Amino acid sequence: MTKTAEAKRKSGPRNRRVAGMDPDKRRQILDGAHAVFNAQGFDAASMSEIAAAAGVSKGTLYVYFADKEHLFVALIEREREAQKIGVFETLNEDTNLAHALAHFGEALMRLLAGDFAVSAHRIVIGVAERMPDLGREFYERGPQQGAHRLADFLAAKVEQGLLAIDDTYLAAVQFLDLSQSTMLRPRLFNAKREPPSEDEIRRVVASAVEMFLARYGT
Amino acid sequence: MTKTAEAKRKSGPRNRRVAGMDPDKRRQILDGAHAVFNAQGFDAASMSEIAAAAGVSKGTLYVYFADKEHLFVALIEREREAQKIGVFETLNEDTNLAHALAHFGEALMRLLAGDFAVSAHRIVIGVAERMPDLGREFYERGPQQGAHRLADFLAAKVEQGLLAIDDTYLAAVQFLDLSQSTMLRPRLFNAKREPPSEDEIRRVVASAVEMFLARYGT
Amino acid sequence: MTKTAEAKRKSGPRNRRVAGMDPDKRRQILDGAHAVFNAQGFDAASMSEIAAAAGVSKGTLYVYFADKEHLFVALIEREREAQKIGVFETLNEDTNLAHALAHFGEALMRLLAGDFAVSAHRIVIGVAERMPDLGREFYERGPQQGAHRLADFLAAKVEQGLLAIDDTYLAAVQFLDLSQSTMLRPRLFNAKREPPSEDEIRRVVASAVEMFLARYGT
Amino acid sequence: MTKTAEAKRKSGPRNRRVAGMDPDKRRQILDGAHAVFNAQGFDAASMSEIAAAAGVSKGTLYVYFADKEHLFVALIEREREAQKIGVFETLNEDTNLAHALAHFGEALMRLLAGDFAVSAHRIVIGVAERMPDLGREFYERGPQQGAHRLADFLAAKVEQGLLAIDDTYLAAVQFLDLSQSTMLRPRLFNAKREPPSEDEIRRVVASAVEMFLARYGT
DNA sequence: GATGAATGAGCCTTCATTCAT
DNA sequence: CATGAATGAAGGCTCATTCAT
Repeated sequence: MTKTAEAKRKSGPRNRRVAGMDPDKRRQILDGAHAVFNAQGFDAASMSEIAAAAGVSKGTLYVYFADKEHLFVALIEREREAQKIGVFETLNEDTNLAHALAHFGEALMRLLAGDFAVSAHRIVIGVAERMPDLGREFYERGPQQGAHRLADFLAAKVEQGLLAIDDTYLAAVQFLDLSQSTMLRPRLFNAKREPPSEDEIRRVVASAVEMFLARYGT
Repeated sequence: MTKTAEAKRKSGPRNRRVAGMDPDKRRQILDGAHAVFNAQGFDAASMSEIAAAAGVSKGTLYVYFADKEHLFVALIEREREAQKIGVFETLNEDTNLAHALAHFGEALMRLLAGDFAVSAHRIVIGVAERMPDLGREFYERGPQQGAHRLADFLAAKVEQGLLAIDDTYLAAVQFLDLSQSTMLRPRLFNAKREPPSEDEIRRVVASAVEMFLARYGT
Repeated sequence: MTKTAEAKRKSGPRNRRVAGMDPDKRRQILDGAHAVFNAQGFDAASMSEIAAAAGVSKGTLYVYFADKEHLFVALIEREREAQKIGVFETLNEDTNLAHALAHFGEALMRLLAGDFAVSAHRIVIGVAERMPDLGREFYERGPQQGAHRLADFLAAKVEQGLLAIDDTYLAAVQFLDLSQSTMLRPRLFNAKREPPSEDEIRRVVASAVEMFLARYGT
Repeated sequence: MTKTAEAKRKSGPRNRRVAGMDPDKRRQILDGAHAVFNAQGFDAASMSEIAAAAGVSKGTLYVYFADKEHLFVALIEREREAQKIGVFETLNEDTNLAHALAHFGEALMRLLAGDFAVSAHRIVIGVAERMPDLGREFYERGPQQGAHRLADFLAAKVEQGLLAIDDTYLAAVQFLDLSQSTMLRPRLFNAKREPPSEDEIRRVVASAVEMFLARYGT
């Protein structure tokens, strides 16, 4: 167990080598893995359960994925891809800056406070100590990249004279943090079992926009 | 099935070993548990490792704690107690509101971004799915209570006419979230291995205070 | 491994837990369990020993049986089935009542005083306190049912005018108890290591028949 | 641990050697052991439970008894002594042979079908395989000796011309077996939780006497 | 002598992984 | 290729026994 996740992953494209890899079956396995990992966490999830949930044999799991960790990493990667779709588009759907930020913040919160994303975050955070590469990659390609994209948007608005921001990356993260205030943390700790209501999302994001513009608006 | 376990349980007081508990040994065990749990997470940590790290026998673990989960919960409780000490006092150390908020935010960040707190958060979040009570209690007695205490402080300032806030709890959480922007999340995902520098903390908290007062100051 | 695909398919969907159970391996495990349980008793028998005695891995035990208790119960059930075969048939093999009783009593004693049955009795009695259901079921399906079958036989003879019995169940048990006098008890306590000789069985059962007919004969 | 129970017992009067052995405390320990062993059986009983039940520390147990097995053997010996008291006296209390046998059989059954004796039998039978000496000694000093004493009584009656018996030992065991028919076996297997009623005892023993005299009476 | 905290061997059970079919 | 029976290495936990106080 001295090999890190990274080293293993780099050792070869193991799950691309075999000719007969059926993409449908791969998806099927990941679906089962998604259900079991989210419900149980990484350690408590058993390969047997995943095989059963996926409707394949345990042996087949190992045809498509080298081991439990590789299966998990592949799943996390798929989830990340699935989530980033379409949220940032809302930024440019509205010419009014306040409205654009509000719509974006609301869409993002709907996503991040949902069961799906919360489970994924919990799991990745939970294993981040033992699988630092997974944690880092998840963070960089997820939250960090999102912040950068928002920062780019803000920079454009600065350029247009609509905002006065010194550090656009910090400002982006500030907006993101404000947009989830009181909503995400209790979800992460499982202190709130239900996603926030639409009303709550609107209220919190509205307050975030107001605060953001009070500070950075021109 | 009337199994042995039942008969055994019937026989004796399981969590009433209060008699000869040596506080030093208890602390010693918790120290070992702290090291192993933080390094491995809840599931990956083994009682054998913990026993070795604590310098006691495996059996002794079970003299002091009923099982792995109780040991873990006791550890988390100790960490929480250890952390809440002295942070909120900084709020009243300065008559100048901006300075007070800044000092408080900085002290809090020094704590929350430290290895200690980050590990604790990671691990609790990681098991929150399977141990919802632990997650909820940790959240309520930790982050939520902290927010309430800050909200009370803000309410007092509102009363003094120094701030204009409608929802003081939301405002408190907003300030807390702003104070950690860009610093806590990468730590949680293990994307940043070192705690933020004093300079970074000062810079981010200063920006948080500025934003907060831009919105709620009178 | 001698098992063929055909052999596997023959086994049928007979088991509630796992589909593909190899009857040969199941028998193999039960044989190992028989040896170890009989030699050590329920508690002192370890699953490791049983696995070794059966020539399978410890894990395999749990593929075939949910836990130690289930394995033990399955073993006891098999022993019971194995024993009840063919003893009662001797009752109707002889038209002469005295001969029929004698042959039956001798056949039964050969069985009950054998190592096999004695071990089974010892172990069931030993766990009867903690596993009352097992003890009761063993008694009801074994000794009690045997007594009922003999009672039915006696009732038929009463009807034929060959016997005069008020309580046929009591009479049946009396005959069974007389047939084992001096032979079974020392075996149960392990005071006699060898099964009784054929001569001894004949002598004791003859005395039992004589006594029985002296009381109930017409 | 290669020494057998016998070897250990013979190795020396270990629990008589120490000057300060308090007989009261010894009795106290045996009382606790009685309660726990009878309720749980030999293996499931723990020394901690016994210590708690006896109101002494675990260490004290080992001052009075070398180990768990010695404690158990000492307990069984005490129980045996306690039980044999006064039952055989009933044999000579009545000049009428039928009455004498009936009173004796009833007194014996009251004893043997009681919770106390049934538990003791169960335990000894249960460990007889692993502790053959204990089983043998218990049998020889208990049931077998009882049979011999009854056989002596019967021999006297034969001499008086009141009975015609060839093998008095066999006859004695036959009477003992008849006296417990239908009553003892279900108790041993824990299929009957309550001791038999006085009526049942009288009825079964009466039938035993009748049968016995029908065969051996003159 | 009495205590009970500490020990460590050993138990039952689980599960990721392999391999013959 | 898919299968799933089989494996074996831990893991959590218990308990008879010891020993410093």
